[in-house]
Amino acid sequence: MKDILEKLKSNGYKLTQPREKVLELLSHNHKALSAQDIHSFIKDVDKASVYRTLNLLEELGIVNIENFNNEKLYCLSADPHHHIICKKCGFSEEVPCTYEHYNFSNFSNVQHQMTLTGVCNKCNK
Amino acid sequence: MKDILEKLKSNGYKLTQPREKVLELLSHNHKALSAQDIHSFIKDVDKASVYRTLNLLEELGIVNIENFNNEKLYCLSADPHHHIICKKCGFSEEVPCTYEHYNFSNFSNVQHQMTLTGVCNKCNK
DNA sequence: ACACAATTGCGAATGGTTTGCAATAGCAAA
DNA sequence: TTTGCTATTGCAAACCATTCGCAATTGTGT
Repeated sequence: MKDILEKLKSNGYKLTQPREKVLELLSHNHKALSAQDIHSFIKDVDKASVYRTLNLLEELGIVNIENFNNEKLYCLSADPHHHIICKKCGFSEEVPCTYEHYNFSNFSNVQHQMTLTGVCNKCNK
Repeated sequence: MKDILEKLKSNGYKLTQPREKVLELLSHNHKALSAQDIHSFIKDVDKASVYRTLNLLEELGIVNIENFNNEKLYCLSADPHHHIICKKCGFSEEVPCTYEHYNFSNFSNVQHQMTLTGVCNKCNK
């Protein structure tokens, strides 16, 4: 957390309340959240600011994005992992990243992003 | 192609011109296309119909979706594969799916979807 | 405490996707 | 082949997430 704030500062960005609140929320939350989720948790931060903050955090590599149903979900980028989300109830769980590097002869700077969905045991009954 | 049309029919759906045109385009095209790409290729099919068709094809498992920059890209689901897309010029290439099954103890019916991006050699100069 | 630039909040604009509905087209049965 | 029923289409309007422009505010270094 402190190191993240430092990272912002060292890149010339200010430590503002909206940024701290978004980071605070993400660090206390174990599942990936959409911009709207985040805004609904901290309503005193304007949604435009939430979006701007998330875009900035992504550029700096502080958050990772996962796509679920064409919705961007954000989470702090700690250990590389993915989330598996239950299609019925939305329950989610972290899954370690088992991605293995393929030999991308024609590409460099390869980044990947994965969406995993399923039906959780609870919903399966 | 014929088998796809059969699949539509056997599920009680009609073989309409919009559906045939969308399938025709997808089968002649080697990269994943967005709904808008598709509509721009076949302008005589209304965009609402393109979206409806794609949603139906997805439900039936006839097309796969890949997310790129929060844009849904569609391609026929043949051999499982992903696309890697150059962030600078949009060039794309197929990559075989090397996804390995993880033991999802709490989930069933797991599906995955991956987005790969990079910079192609051409753009790297 | 001051001053300047970065950042915010607000509201309006944007752009992709969906929806409601009347007109049309596909399909099965006669 | 013609008829009739229903699914499907095209169109326009609605929706909803995200972005933008700009004046007001906040953070930071001096």
